[in-house]
Amino acid sequence: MLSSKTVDRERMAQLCHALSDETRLQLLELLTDGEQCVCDLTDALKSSQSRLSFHLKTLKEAGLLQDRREGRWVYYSLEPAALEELKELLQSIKARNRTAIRATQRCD
Amino acid sequence: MLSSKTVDRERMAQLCHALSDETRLQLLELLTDGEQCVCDLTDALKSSQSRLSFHLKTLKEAGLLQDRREGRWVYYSLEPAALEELKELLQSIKARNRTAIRATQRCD
DNA sequence: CTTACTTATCAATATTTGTTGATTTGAAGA
DNA sequence: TCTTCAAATCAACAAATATTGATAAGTAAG
Repeated sequence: MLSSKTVDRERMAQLCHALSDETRLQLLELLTDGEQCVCDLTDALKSSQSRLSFHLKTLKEAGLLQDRREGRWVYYSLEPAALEELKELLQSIKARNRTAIRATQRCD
Repeated sequence: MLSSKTVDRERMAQLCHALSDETRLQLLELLTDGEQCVCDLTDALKSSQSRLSFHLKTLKEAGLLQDRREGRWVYYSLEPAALEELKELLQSIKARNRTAIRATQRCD
């Protein structure tokens, strides 16, 4: 059996990994202005298509983005629930900390 | 001049990178019970000293942990302000998103 | 059907990150 | 001082991630 703590940890690592790269954070920032197609994003970041495709995939697999095809174009947009999810995971660490017995242990 | 957005992005990437590894998340969880020395952590995680030393350093450099030497031992503890900082960075992305003009652009 | 256009995928390579075992540093006690 | 113990650092290696350029897949239009 896999404890829920383990699952949370795995999920948290996945979310944080997706957010640990400056290019990906820039993509998220651009998408806060609303959904955009890949060609707009490559223009904005002056970056190659395949490179952004890779990062967009990483963000999408972490649940941070949605995509939608419309004709030739694929539009990406934020999935704000994932940011909320991370906030809650952070909160759960903080909450644990607040209630922890702060017994200062010694090793001697 | 470096925009504050760039700085935030760098900082956010650093924090998220530190939190993107399951071993490091486990260390944080252990430390929610209060400060612990490295030997306790190696016992708990059944992991080598140099391996944990590496991960503890990563967490400390991201500002997520403090350390304190006491005789032969070094005690690590959480720095909850860093978790709060990340929550705020997340919040700022979400806030931007909420107020964004959601004009659906077309590429044609 | 052919061409052009947008995006995804792939293989090769480069770069970054993590692990291991050995050594070093620093503190305490004999 | 010499020894022991805890932790940090280092060098060598392994594994994971990212980048690049080329190709493939999907769509639309002539």
